[in-house]
Amino acid sequence: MTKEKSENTEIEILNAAKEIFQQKGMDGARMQEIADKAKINKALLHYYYRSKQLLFEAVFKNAFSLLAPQLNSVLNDDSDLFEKIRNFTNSYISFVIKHPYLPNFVIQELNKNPEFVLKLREQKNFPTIDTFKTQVNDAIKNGVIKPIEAEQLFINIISMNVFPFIGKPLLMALTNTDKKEYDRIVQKRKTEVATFIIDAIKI
Amino acid sequence: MTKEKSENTEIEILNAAKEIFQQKGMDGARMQEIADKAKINKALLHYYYRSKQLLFEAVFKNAFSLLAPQLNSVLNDDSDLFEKIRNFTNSYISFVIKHPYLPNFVIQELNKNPEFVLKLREQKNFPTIDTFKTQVNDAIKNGVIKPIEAEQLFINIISMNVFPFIGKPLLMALTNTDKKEYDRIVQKRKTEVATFIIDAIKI
DNA sequence: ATATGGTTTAACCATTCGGTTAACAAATGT
DNA sequence: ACATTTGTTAACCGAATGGTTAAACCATAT
Repeated sequence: MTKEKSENTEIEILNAAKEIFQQKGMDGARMQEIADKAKINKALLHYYYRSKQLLFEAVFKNAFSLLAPQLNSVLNDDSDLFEKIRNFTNSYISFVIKHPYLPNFVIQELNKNPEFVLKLREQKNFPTIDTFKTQVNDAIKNGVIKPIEAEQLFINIISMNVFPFIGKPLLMALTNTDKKEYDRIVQKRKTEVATFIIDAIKI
Repeated sequence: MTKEKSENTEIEILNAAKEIFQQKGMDGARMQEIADKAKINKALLHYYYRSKQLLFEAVFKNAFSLLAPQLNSVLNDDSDLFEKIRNFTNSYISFVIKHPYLPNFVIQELNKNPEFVLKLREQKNFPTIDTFKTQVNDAIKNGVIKPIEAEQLFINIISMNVFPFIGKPLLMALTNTDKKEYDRIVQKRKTEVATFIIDAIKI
């Protein structure tokens, strides 16, 4: 069947491209290397995705579409605030362990190319902070947590969950830990980070 | 004077290289672009720094030597723990505003090339966590703060201070803020982050 | 003034890289 | 059976890139 075969190669190209782009970035990636990893001729890359740029964008959008639901689980899920923080830290860390290069890739390319954000905004599931903001302000009004801007709290949550992966080599060196020990620390963070945050804001 | 002239160009090359490398990374940087920015012939780059790789390493070590004292101020300064946290968040954020690309550059290249850490470790002022660890454990023993691993606390401090800069484009999009508003939020963090951390750990 | 040393440049080189072409292969429709 | 469309490849191309060379420049020492 033509369709199956062509769909297969198309997906295999995307998978190969994903690996290479996420490890080496747009500039460091080579079309030949992607072709090799996908076990096809280089010209096929251009047959399916006209240019390196378009192939990259396909990978990037795909990566972000995996990340978005994770972020949405903090922003637009309607569970209790503390519970939500606990769920997020736990599930996000599990997520990144499964996709180690992904958040760094997204953030890095977004830094090199801030106008990419515009393209992401168009996507349906792009997370917005509004629900979270209301929830935080309600919790403050009800005397459940200390006054804090929702944006600041959000940044704190994301920072403590995302940075340990992005800064892994640096943090390993600074804390003087090997891989095994660092992984143990990260695993422990699945619960510790939530506790830390809740302790910081609860009255 | 010969020496002055040659030292001048050598430094101007380093400055030009710093800008280009920090904005575009090792792979994205072009020797010609660096030469243009330094207003010299491309061959001069090779005259002073034999190869792109060596020029890059010079820039990288230089960048890290600026960053290290900042980190040391959390790790190896002997002021009171809470005071130290307050000083660090305040001074680190000021530092990054002066060198916006620097931390991202260091972290990014370290990710692409984790064995670079070995070269950094050799440098004299490379920060270690030992003093900080003792201080945290003492504070726990004295009932000043809740039990927490020094490494976890350290990672939290660094994360909340570093990530808002590294993740800026993403965080701006997620919190739906423009440059002006985001800068205001970051400025506010100079004091807010310390308060947040201290609230999380104090008894 | 002239030789000497480091400094700077224009021109050049080999290789790499993204992309194209033209021909071939395989599937599909009639 | 045969024509048409779709998928795949080897070979090729031009531009860009890191690096080299040989000559010119210029300050200083003799």
